[in-house]
Amino acid sequence: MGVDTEGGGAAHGPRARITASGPPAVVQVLPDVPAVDRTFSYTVPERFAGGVAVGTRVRIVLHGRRVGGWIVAFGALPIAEGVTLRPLAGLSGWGPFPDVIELAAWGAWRWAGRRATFLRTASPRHVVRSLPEIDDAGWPPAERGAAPDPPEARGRPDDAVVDAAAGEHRGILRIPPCADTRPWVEALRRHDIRRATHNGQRPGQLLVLHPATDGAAAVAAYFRHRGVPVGLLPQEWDRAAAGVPVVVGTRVAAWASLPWLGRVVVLDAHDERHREERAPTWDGRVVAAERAALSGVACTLMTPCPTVEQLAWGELVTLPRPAEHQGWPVVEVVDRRGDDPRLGLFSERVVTAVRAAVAARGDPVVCVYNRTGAARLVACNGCGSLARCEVCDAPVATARSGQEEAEDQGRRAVSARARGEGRELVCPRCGARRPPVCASCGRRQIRVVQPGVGRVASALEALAGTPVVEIGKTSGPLLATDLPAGAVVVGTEAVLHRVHRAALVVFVDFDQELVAARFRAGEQAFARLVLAARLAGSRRARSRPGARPPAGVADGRGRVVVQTRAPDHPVVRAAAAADPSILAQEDTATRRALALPPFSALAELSGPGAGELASWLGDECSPAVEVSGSHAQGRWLVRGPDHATVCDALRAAPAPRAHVRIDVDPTGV
DNA sequence: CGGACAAGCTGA
DNA sequence: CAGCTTGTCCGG
Repeated sequence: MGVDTEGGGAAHGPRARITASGPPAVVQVLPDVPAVDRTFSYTVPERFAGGVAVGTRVRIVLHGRRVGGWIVAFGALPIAEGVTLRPLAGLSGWGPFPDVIELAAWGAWRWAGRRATFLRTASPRHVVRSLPEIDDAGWPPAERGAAPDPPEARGRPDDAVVDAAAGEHRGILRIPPCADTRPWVEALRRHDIRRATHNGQRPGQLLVLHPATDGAAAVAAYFRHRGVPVGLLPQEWDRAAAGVPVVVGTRVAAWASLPWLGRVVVLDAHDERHREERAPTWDGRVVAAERAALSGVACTLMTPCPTVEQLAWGELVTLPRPAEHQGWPVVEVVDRRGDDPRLGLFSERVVTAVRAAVAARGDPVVCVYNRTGAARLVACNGCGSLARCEVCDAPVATARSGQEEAEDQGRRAVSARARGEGRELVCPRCGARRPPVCASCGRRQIRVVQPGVGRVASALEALAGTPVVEIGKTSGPLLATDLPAGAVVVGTEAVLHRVHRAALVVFVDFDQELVAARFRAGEQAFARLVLAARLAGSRRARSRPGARPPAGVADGRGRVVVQTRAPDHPVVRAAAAADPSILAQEDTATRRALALPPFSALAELSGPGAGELASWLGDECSPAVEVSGSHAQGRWLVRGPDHATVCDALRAAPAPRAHVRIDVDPTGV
């Protein structure tokens, strides 16, 4: 076929183009209609001959209507008799490069979705008729020689650690929460440039993913200030496609079209915002790793707290222990097992700390309180320990019948029930049941601990002697600078995303974070501690009075206080010791024992057609996959030994009559 | 997805 | 049996 690559090297050309042997007479087009997940042949009119390539966005007439589409291949496929090919109706502009088209097909398999959904994400937001000019060094001529005036680098990366991380094909660089990651990304880029120059090659493009839009913009700004041409996705799709040396964006950037990819770096790789919530529930981290592997380049994850799945995927590179420890604030654990629950929400230690911080009239005090009202923690009346599951160590709840639920709805709960006496304990995670006996001291007096809802703000106001600002997900954007000195702020974990620095972060009831039945609850709780750590700043910054932290990094005068009845929980121990391995080891063991990811692969089915699909999988794919129907009403969980098995089974299944939502790698299980 | 066409329901 | 709704099929 008359296809060749133009520019670039043999392996990475800007895209397939047509050679002298002529344009294709027929092309395969995938319509931009997700429901129609198949290609159709179209002839190429003479006037379009120069503009067709694999990936080009086109207009076609399909079934009597004009729709968009992508050229996904050249040449004709056998077609049914009597069908005459229609010509392409129009050429719209540049679309995803051929390797991204293949990646979209892989994604459709991996997340049981449709190719068109991924190709939409991979396509430019607006029509791109031509790409900007870029010279051999990756510079748009207009920006060539733009005076780089890089701000002073802070927290200079450790060369040995950079080299170790850069050398891993699948690397996980564990970097403490208060470190500015951007100099580390730059150090990796410099490493790659040195190596390419040494080998007489052109350095590849660096693709950087950040979980949040503002974070991605900050990374782009960092490189721009250093005079490095950047493409910020999705707006600067064309610059990325033209070959600028650094391409930055949120998870959608994982689908960027890049002529010469050199390395992928995923920042805050633990952050669940890398995952798309709507089905198909694709994950930028997984796409990044896959395309790096396909291109034969390295993928580096950077995070303070690698997930169990990530640790199973790649090689962990850590800072020397003292350096990592220095990158955390002081995390103080307040053991509330000995406190009478009637004492209130705040321990004496927290009261003292809040009053001191307010009196200092500096950065705000942030109190995190999760109003997960449905959660019912159970603690021992004797020793105060939180009751945990003997099998999987999750905090357990008291068993309750449907009738009791109904009674509670009618507000006729009896005091004996509130005390939880004599009731069996049931694990919300693995379903194990046991009698209500304290595992620590053997006493039979078990009590339900459920702190007052909505009391936090007023209680806090009373003890701090100052007005308290309540922050929810709905109230407008808030910066630390908008708050008066010595302000006190209370809210759910959303508050951690909204305030940027704090003198003190208090987790009023950290057990609310730990109790969740989801198997990722520990990692999620730890991620919240990481956010809190960033507001407080590192202890290193604290130890150097007068030293200014880099922009966006708190000055390290803060501390994090965690109130808990489970001070021995691995999440709490890991944070207090600034050592994420403590949690990772425990979580890995639990996941292995329960055959949870990464020791299996899961998919959750819901929606009207879910039952039909679930029963087909149960009938036809057992025992390769196991389908549990009673997961919850209208929800089925599919489990297999690995993704290949689960995804193959989902692909083989006939499309159910009614709609099904397929949530591969569900987070709510 | 959404147009085409077939099969089913209603009312005079 | 026209006129309309509902369901199933299929696209080059």
